[in-house]
Amino acid sequence: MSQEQIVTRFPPSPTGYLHIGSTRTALFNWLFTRQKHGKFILRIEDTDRARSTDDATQAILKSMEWLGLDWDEGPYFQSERYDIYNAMVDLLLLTGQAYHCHCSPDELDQRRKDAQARGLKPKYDGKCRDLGLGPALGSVVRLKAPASGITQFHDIIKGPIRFNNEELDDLILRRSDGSPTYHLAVVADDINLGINYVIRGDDHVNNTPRQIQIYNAIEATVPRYAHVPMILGPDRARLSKRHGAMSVLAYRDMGYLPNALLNSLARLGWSYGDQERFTKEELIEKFSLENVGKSAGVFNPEKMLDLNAHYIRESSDEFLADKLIPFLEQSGFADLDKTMVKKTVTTLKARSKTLVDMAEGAAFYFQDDISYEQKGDEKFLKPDMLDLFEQLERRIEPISIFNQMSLEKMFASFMEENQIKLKKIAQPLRVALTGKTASPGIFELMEVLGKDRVLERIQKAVNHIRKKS
RNA sequence: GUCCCCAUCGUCUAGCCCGGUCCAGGACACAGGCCUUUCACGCCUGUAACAGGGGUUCAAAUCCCCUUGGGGACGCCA
Repeated sequence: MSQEQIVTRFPPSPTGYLHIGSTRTALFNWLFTRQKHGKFILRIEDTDRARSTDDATQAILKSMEWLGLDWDEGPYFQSERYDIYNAMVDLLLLTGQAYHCHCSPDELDQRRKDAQARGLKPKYDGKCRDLGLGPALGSVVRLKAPASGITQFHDIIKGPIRFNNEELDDLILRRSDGSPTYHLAVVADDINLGINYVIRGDDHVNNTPRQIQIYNAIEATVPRYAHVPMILGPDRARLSKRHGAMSVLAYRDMGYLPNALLNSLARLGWSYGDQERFTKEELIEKFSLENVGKSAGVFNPEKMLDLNAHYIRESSDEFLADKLIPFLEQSGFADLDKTMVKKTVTTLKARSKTLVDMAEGAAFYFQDDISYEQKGDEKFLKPDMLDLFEQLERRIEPISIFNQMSLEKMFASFMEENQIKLKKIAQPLRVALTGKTASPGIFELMEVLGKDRVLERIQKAVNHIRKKS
């Protein structure tokens, strides 16, 4: 049997960066489409020329690319498709489904305020609806919407939703400057591109009946709708810039892995039993609009951080080294040897929640001259360590195979001879080698650092202690 | 204000459609413990929720109604 191919779209407007909310909408569209082997279209809604920027467009494309949300068609730019919109408005005008309205913005504003003051819905009162006016300077084109009856649809996520047509008014289709409005452009494009599933944010529920009225006016097939719940800030208010770093690219810069973001976003509003972690392939396989919840949710950054830490631990050293290098370079380290970076990754994986963490944790490996944390310096680099450090130098000197195993062996006899526990020497040595009191295991770190640097740093600590006392 | 949508631990959620197996399960966070050369990882344990009120029923987190609370929309923005 031949089934209609599913066609979806993601239509961001380039008036700002791609944030968590729109990204999740894009993700849901993408997952749904990939699962159904459909076609996913990217469309840039830039009809608001004043607020749209090329930078924003680039940031959106870059974000999608970083997340691996690829599209099959587009990007289409609405600013380049005015012919399509004009044709539809003209058709509507021709068939008497639309009319010219001469009311000025000031008048409308005033009447809206009056209506609201009287406790009425601030909608257009239909003044020009039956006047049979022609086009004029400053006039707009409005849809002649049904004055009574109901407009309803079955939302895949929310179920049946209905509106009384009395609640809706004659929305503007074409502005006085000739440009199409959002509603008209969306419907014209969705029809033109063959979109049959519209998956978008909850905030569009109220727009849906208006758009359905346009579909009805030109007798086009209405798509299936799925309205996904909004994402709220911690204060339960709509997500906005004031809630912190919302740009997807900002998360990239904070050292998050794309999968952590994707997984985290997928689980906000959607669930699959008790499962928390999903690979991209699993998401495609298991995602379903039916399992998307109905209520708005608060984005939980801590959970995403945990997920990120998890993905870091699970990733290969090779993969992480590639990802880490740019962060190290940003910290000022140049000419990095990837083999060396990979070794440091091995020791840092379990203790890094982000790539930024990891770069910070790795710094001591690459610095030519480390500095001591004050606390560690005071507590551990004391005169009573001088003898032990010097003994260590003498014992390290002759080691030819400088690795964890040989070091552990050497330390065992060293501790026995001096009648001390590892504890006694480990922390001071850690400060001497890394400058810090927290670091990877002492033996693994020594191996990665290499014999020369270890000796050099112990000597530096010895000199430092002498100078202090 | 009017209309639309929603309501389980602090947060994300399972369970709700098809009432009993739920004195409500998982995850993050938090607290305690174990492991341990530090920090982590890992493992174990704990704190913590069916918004309120009415119905229906032998039985309601699950069905119905109301209230309250939250969100959204009401633009020549998208």
